[in-house]
Amino acid sequence: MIDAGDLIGWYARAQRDLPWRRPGVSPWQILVSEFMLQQTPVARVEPIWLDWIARWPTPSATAAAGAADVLRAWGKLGYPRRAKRLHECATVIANDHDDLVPDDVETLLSLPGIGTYTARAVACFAFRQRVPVVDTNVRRVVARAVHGLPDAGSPSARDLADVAALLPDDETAPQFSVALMELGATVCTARSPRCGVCPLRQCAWRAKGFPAGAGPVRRTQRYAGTDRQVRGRLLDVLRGSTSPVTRAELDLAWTTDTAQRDRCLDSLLVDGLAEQTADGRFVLFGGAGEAGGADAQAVTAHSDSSAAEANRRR
DNA sequence: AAACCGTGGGA
DNA sequence: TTCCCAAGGTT
Repeated sequence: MIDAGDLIGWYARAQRDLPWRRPGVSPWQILVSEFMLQQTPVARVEPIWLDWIARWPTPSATAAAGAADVLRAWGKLGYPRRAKRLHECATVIANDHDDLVPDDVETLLSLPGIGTYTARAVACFAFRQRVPVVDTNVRRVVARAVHGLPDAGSPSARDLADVAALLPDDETAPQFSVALMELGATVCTARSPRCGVCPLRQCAWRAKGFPAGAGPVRRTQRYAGTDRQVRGRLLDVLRGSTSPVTRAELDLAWTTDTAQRDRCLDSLLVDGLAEQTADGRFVLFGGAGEAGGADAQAVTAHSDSSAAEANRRR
C-alpha cells in the first residue's frame, strides 16, 4: 500500500519545476507536453515545448500552421509521426470540438496520437479528474512498492486496476498521480533507484530485501543501420531545407545501402511525413504548396495510393 | 501481439 | 564502446 499523504507531501517539496506544470497552462498546452513526452526525456522536451506553445498556443493555431512547419519545429525530438499526429489532433479539435480539448477519456481516446496513457493524463492533469494514470514510471513504482517485484512486467489491464485501488478518494487524486510519476522518474528509477531518499514508508520490494530482476526481458532493438536511422537521416535533410531537395541530395544522406535508402524514402512518403513536388524534388509533408501539398505525387504507383490513404484525414 | 517508429545521454 | 532507457501509440 502506498500512503497518499506521504507521497503528496514529498512531491510538494521535491517536484521538478517543469513549465507545463505551472499555473495558467491550458489543457491544449498540457496535451502538447504529453505528446512530446511520449518516449522522450523531459530535458529534451522542455526547450521545444516552450518555443512551441509560444508560437502555437491553441489547437486552431497549430492546425493553421503547415504540417511542414510543425515537423520542422518538432526538430530532433524523435518519432516524427508524433508531430504529424499532434497536428492532426489539433485539426480535429479545432474543427470538431470548437477548439476545446475534450475533457473525457473516451473522446480523448478517439483523437489521433492519443492512447490510453495520454487520454488519462490529460483528463487528470488538465481537468483534475480522478482517473488512474498509468505510465512506465507508475508501473515500475507499483511493481516494486506494492508487488515486491524488481521491475514492471508487460503492460496489462491489471495495471489500471492496481492504480485505481491506490488512488485517493478525493480531489487530491491528480496530485497523487503526478507524485507517483515523479517518484518513478526521479527516485524509483529503472537503473539505480535512490531508495535512500524514498518517501514511501512501506515498500514490498525493500521488505523482501531488494530481490534482483531477471534483467531485460527482451533485448532492446538496435538502432544503428536500421530503417529508423535511415529515415531519420532523410528527414533531417528535409527539415534543414525550406526549399525542395533533389533526389541526389537525399541520396547523400545514406550511401551504404541504396536499396534501403530508397525503401525508407518511399516509406516516408507513404507515412505522409514527406512528399514530392511536381518537378520531382522532395519536401516535408505540407511543404510543397498551398493546400498542404495537394498537388504532390508519390514516387511509385504503389506508394501513390498508399500515401493518399495515409494522408487522408479522419 | 510482437514489431516498428527517432534520438541522445548516461552508466 | 555498447547498451539501456526515456510521461507510448499504432498496426
